[in-house]
Amino acid sequence: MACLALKLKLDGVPFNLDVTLCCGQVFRWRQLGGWWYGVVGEHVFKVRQVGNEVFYANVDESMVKRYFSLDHDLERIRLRTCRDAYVRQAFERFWGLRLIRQDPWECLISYVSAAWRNIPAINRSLQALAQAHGEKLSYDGQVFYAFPTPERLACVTEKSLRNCGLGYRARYIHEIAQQVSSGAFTLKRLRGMPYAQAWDELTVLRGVGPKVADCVLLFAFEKLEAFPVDVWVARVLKAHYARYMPEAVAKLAGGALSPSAYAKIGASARAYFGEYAGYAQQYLYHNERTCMQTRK
DNA sequence: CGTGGACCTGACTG
DNA sequence: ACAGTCAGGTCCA
Repeated sequence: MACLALKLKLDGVPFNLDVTLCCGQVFRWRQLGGWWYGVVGEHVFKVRQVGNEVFYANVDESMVKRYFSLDHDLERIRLRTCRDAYVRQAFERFWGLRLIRQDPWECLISYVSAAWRNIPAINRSLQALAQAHGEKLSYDGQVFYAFPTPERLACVTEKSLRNCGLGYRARYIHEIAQQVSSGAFTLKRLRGMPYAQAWDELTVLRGVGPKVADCVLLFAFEKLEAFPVDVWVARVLKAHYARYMPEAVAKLAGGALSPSAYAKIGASARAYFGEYAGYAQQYLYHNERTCMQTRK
């Protein structure tokens, strides 16, 4: 049953739970009665932050620290990454945003399902997918669903995936589930690979292009140099970074990015923002999205 | 290598 | 209301 909440004192470690969970890197957390509830693997837990203290329940402290990457030296990351006023302003505005260490399988399927859709639609279909095929879990009088395993998604019909609102991505997800559950593709293997090699491996999967691969490497495999370029980030680069990486940004002029143009932008972003380029990406992404929302 | 369609579907817009 | 547009891109010819 619901156990008592425990307390973690941040003790000067910068962290902003709300921003970390709202910034769009992770999809299935929800807010209920002042707590954030999430399912990680087969495990439901809740967490909330009050000032310099993080309260958590149904999970141990090491898991909280690991999941929210409290071991990342955010101060160092800021110093190495903030090379101009624009990104510096984003870091100030959302200071404490941390990249979450997500489950690779859930992360992979989430971002395959995210291609060419808006966020509310993504949330909806991931919820539907979990509800239809994930293990039912109860906690605090609420019902949650674990993310469906590769084995399960490999067995169900493609049509039942389509019924979750996944559209044409259902086919990719089904196919990937089969490859992973059969052992033809091993996610774990990517852990020890350098970024570029892991990127090559991931993009072999159908439905996984340059951008999805970067998301998975950044959000689940801790390749902090991964720099996913989606429409929002492309907009930021075009508007604010043309003078820092002119050749790469010129490639953004047209519509869709070719693979080589994408690679060029990624390389330029890494050259400019450095080894933690992925952190810059996430702060800039969130900054751009919230700017657009408040402007309306 | 680079380019241009097509693509499921739901949310948002006017 | 309701048709048009747009979405955390990718695949394929």
